Amino acid sequence: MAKSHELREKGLRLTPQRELVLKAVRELGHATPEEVADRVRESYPGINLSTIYRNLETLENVGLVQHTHLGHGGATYHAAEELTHLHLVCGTCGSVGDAPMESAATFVNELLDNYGFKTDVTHFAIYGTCANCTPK
Amino acid sequence: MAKSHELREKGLRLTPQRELVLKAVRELGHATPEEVADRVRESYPGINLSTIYRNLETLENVGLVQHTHLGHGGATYHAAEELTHLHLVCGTCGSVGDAPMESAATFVNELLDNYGFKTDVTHFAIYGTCANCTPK
DNA sequence: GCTACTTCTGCAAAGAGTTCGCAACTCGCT
DNA sequence: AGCGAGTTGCGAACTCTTTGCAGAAGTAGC
Repeated sequence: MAKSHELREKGLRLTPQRELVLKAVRELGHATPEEVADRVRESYPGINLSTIYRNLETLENVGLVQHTHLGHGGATYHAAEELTHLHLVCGTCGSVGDAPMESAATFVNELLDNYGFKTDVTHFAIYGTCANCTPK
Repeated sequence: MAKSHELREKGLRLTPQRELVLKAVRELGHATPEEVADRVRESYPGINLSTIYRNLETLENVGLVQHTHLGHGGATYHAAEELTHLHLVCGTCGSVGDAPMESAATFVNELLDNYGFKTDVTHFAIYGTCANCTPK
């Protein structure tokens, strides 16, 4: 078989729902469960929300996706391979921007040196006001 | 009157519930609505959760408290005057540590220079693993 | 100190988002 | 093809938060 199913390699079954959830997360970059559901429904209308939640959880367990807290209350999911950037959430317009991890390198090192705290900068959003919303 | 009620100065009525909510937030440092409720109930057992929520919202509107997203889903409230530090949330043990804002100064400046993004570091937690949970 | 006005509280119900139990289904091994 | 385990769908349950309303309490004026 040419396709070495990454899902199967993780010990998971290869169901259309599962594949679509993973695909949706990858395509969307970052998305709430609800957004993932909408995307999946485009090609698989009957999918149930519970299935989305369960698959996100499962995929997270095997390390293919990860969740972050971007906004108010809801978790946001990412494909694991995209976790190379920070999330800049604008409190005014709600947009989510990206910045490379290196921006935070010195910050992370400082926290590690001074507090022994190993920061995972990608897990939470950086909150503030984006360029567009900042009055010049 | 010696007591220049800060609440009244903001145009709010001075109710025992309101005062206790504010006091609880100040004493707790950072607390979820539920924790605030528990604290308030120590001296005012009958207080209703809605009242907590409404007061937190009201106090936030007048700038006496502020909320942050520390963990999974729930908002966490702070007294405004305590917003001088970052929150280091440990993903392993769940503890919340503090670090002075200055730690993030260069980071903040970099984001501002490169992306025009004005960071409010206090609003979201910094996620990672604390010294205690890091295997030596 | 009393009255009237307005805000605030308590209660209960409504909502949003997420999780759980269970029966039916289907994926993958043999 | 047949079997067993992992998955899905569905509905109900749950948690957290918000809302409407009536009664209670705080504040200002008299």
